[in-house]
Amino acid sequence: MNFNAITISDIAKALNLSASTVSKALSDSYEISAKTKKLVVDYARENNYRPNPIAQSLKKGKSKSIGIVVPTIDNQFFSQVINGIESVAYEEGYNVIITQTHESYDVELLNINALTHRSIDGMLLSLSTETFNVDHLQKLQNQGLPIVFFDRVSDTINTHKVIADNFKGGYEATMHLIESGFKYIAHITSPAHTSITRERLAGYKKALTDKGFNVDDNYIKYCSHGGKSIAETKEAMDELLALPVRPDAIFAASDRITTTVLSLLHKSKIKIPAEMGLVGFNNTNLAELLNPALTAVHQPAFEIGKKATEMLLSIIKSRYPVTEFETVVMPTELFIRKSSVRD
Amino acid sequence: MNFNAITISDIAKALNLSASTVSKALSDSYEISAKTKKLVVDYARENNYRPNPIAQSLKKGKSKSIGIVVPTIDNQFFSQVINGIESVAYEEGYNVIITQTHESYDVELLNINALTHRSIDGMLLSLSTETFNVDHLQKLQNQGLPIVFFDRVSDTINTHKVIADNFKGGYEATMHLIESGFKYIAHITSPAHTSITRERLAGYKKALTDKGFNVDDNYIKYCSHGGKSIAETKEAMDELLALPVRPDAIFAASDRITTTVLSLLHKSKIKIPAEMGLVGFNNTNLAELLNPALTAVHQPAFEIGKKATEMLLSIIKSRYPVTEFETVVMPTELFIRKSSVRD
DNA sequence: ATTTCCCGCGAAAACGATTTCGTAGATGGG
DNA sequence: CCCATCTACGAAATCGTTTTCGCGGGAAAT
Repeated sequence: MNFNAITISDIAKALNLSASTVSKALSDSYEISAKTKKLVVDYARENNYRPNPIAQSLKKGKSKSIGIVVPTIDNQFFSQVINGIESVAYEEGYNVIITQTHESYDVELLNINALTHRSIDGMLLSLSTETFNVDHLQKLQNQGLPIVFFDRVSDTINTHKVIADNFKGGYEATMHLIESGFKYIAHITSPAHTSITRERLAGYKKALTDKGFNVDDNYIKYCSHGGKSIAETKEAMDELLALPVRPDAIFAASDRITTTVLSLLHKSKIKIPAEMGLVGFNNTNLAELLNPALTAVHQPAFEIGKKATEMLLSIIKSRYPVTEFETVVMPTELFIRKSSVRD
Repeated sequence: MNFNAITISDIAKALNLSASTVSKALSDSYEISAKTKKLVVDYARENNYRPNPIAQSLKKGKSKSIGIVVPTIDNQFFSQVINGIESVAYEEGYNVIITQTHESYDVELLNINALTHRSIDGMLLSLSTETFNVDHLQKLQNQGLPIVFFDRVSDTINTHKVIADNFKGGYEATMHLIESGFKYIAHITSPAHTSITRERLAGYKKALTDKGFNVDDNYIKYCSHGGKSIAETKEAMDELLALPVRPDAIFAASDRITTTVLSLLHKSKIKIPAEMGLVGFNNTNLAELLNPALTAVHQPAFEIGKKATEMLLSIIKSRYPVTEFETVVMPTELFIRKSSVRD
């Protein structure tokens, strides 16, 4: 608990004042004389007084903590997002409670439930791939819990959202593959219902049609858990490789899918980019060092976390109910490296 | 704050009981009759009652949260450790507050201070590379704050500690390089005063002497911030490459140093392992996919986090002061890949 | 029939801070 | 000189829970 524990009433006793006077003096109330204020403030400083945050929370009905719900933190994208979240939250005196869904709807429910019962002032979340239904979140929002989505957002809930420019990312990645001379470009992605999938897929399709290519659904594969298991990615790959006309490039739509695809290609001894071009949505800082160096759409993960937190705090601190919401789209950046460029 | 807010006195009013009776009924006190208990418990369940954790904290003097201090979370080793910490903490109803020092002693002080004032029940930490003095931590421990160290531990503070078998890791890594035919094996590591550096260095030296090699201090380079900046690693590399007899292999002592070294070797067009063998302490799951595949000493990061948390909770939950402390050493594993094996 | 005992429950204090309201004493105006 | 008005502070309630203590009433003991 609070070590260095000196309380308001300790100060009151020491100075022969009442607790209320001390409290008011510390909050610079107009009711207290300058002399008394100085007395109290000086004593408090000398004795390293810090208000007990738990007592304050109880009284004020604010916990000064925000809940985070992400699929997993052991992933460069999300750990960078969390880094951004923390940078803002800590600065503002909030602490964060991080929970992981591991892409499970049930776990997501449990976590959200646990968070609300742990007295949070607001929630930041990125939906799990299994989540279709967001009624529970809608209910929480209706009850007044500030919520901000990032990355995998909900369409139906009206609140602030922060996402990368997934459409543009998908478009540029695909366009780049086409311009590098690849003809049969496959796409491996997360479940069709998630926001990031739809947007990246739309970018992929637009690039193809813009260049006069057909969109062939056989070249689009979905991993129902966003590549959480290697098996689902392997199945997608196997199907692609068994196609009558084998793809000569793959656009992988997420961190984990990308690295798993790379790994599977290694295992199959398929040469990259000679036999198969590869572009991924990926935030690893090791992209340059991979074999081959990986062409990747990079998301401004830190900034996404930062922005989402700023928006959440703005709702939390707002005196009147917030009804005007905004969706911030942050630019992605395509880093072109060897995996997509034939010599 | 707590949404679904129904309180004990709401229940009391609804059932025509007193708050104390309800509280006791819910905690299954012997003072309450079975009939009343059932009445209360049923009503509570039906109305989805959850005790307000903040009120409980205030009353019980326990916050049910633990503080974490790590250099950074944007690092596979630490994010895996945190994953392990969370897996235990969440299970036991604790939430964790994560802070990052970014290898700065001053920030570490600030974070520790903030954490103690935020009412934590215990602290898990891995020291920053800048930290020589741990008086502040000793003071906190003396005041009764349970502390458990992991990874970078303090020698002077007597408490539970969880570390990887750094000596063995260093020994095996070096031994492997020797047995692969490398003759001039350099070591790039963190500052000499940190526990991990000393232990890994000792393993390195022991392997050399066991095989009849001389230990040459010119081949040992320290990065004063553990490789946080590329510059310090580059400086170490440059010095090594300028040596009269250039090393033909490098044993890098940490996650970040390892990947930076790999990157620098790429930039210098030095062939691995032909011109330079490389082994790192590294927890990335991409090791296999790097160019070349990276030989690495892998630490059981998740288990380290798990074990450290279990130990911390055992102190927190102990009724009497704990005076017998233990240092748990977890096995490392050497994964041999291309970067250290000449064809 | 009286005393003793225990069961089952309620009243109240406590955790530490905030906030509303009341009031003693100083000040000012008429 | 008296009443109104401030000024500066204290008492007490409050947030939601836990815990100590006390007590009414019924059962058992004498």
